[in-house]
Amino acid sequence: MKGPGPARVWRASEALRDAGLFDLALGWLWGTGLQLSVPTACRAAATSSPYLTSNRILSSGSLIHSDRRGGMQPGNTAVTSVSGGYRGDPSIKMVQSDFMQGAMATSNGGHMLSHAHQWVTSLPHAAAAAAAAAVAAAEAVSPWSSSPQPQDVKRNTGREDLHPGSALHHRSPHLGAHQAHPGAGWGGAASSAHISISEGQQQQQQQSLLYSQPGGFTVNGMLGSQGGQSLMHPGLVRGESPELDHGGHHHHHHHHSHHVHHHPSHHEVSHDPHSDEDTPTSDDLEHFAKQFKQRRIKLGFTQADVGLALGTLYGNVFSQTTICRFEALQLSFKNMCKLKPLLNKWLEEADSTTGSPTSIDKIAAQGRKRKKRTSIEVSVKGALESHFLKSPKPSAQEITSLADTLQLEKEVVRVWFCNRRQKEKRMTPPGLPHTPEDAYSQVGSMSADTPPPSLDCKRMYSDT
DNA sequence: ATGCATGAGGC
DNA sequence: CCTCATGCATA
Repeated sequence: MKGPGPARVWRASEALRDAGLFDLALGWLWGTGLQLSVPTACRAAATSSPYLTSNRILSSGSLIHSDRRGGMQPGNTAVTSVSGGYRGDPSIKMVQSDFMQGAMATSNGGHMLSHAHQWVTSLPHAAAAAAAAAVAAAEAVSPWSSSPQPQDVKRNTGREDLHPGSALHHRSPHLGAHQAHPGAGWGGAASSAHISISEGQQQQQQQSLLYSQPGGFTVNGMLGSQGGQSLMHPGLVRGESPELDHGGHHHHHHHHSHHVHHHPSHHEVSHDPHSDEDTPTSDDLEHFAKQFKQRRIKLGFTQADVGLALGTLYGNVFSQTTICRFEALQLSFKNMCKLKPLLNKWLEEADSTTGSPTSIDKIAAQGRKRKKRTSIEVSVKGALESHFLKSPKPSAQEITSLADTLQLEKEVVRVWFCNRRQKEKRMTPPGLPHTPEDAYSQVGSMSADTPPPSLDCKRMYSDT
């Protein structure tokens, strides 16, 4: 709900999770319901099967296993098993996780995983065939910073719009193309805690997203077994609240529903929030995401199914990861805006088609060797985290030295920082009440208070 | 659900 | 080398 305003302030501050404890806790979630509810299970299986199967088969020939590892040195902090040479990076050292310094070894050091070293090869993909059209998406403005100052937002004016070729019925979603300002952004990115360093640049670029032609796909491919459409349409609801103002006050609020209209200065177009047009506010997105998830579950689809279906509908396939992140609002504001129309469309299709069989066709095959995921020790993560707080953007040199200290590849360290920054940028709402127990304890301390840390994260129930 | 990774697009 | 969008692999 969008109560009085202040309620949400998402900030990034979750060093804790990184710390490691958090992860473990999660297991619970996915472990439980992971995607299979009875009805769902079948479908899910079907979906994935082909993929794997083919993958395996094809790969047999081209598989490259490289097990030649350079050598492992005792005492490494990360476990990586890869083989040599991926891409341009020469510096690969693969470490085994034999044992570590011993410091923390006691606690968890014992186990370590075994590493399977090898890169995966897959097949050449052809997928996405259609996806040909590339459209430059809009530009980005920095959403989060919705704060106090209107940073210069460069507004784009001339972006091209992409309209997917209307897949079937209605029209195209535009991303929120002409959106006005990021003002609506999620919380201030600035997180709190860490220093203020100079960070000043945030550049953003536009990425291109392409939605392309859908030409002739038929409508979706999933069957909805039970139609459970008890929810309202995603579009109906919304309320918007201008959102966070932390202390500040930014001028601009968009939406107005009645009353006068806005100046040209901000060209905000507000029609229906729900429709695919116009730029949604973060509240819209939050709400939509929830609705989406509920319906998706009700219909019995997994996140992966949805991702595939989007491919069928629009020619853009997405992974389970992306759908998951969307639902959890872990994507950037811009990215959320981009995906919303697609997901919205899927929802419409899904429930309208309730019951239609047809299944997906998915051909995906992507092949690329991927370096095996490096597993960074908890303690090392802690060290990285610590450095991150000091300087989120270490210089190459710092990275090198840090890498050396931690005995990690430089590239790994670099990437870690990139990912860390990304995470900081938009993370999922931070203060979730982790302990449900205390969730309700807010009494009116202040007059109109609002539960501070409230915010999503309540997905209990069966579901992925 | 998320950690680490890849890549495109920019400076 | 960064940011951003994404995803494989994993916990």
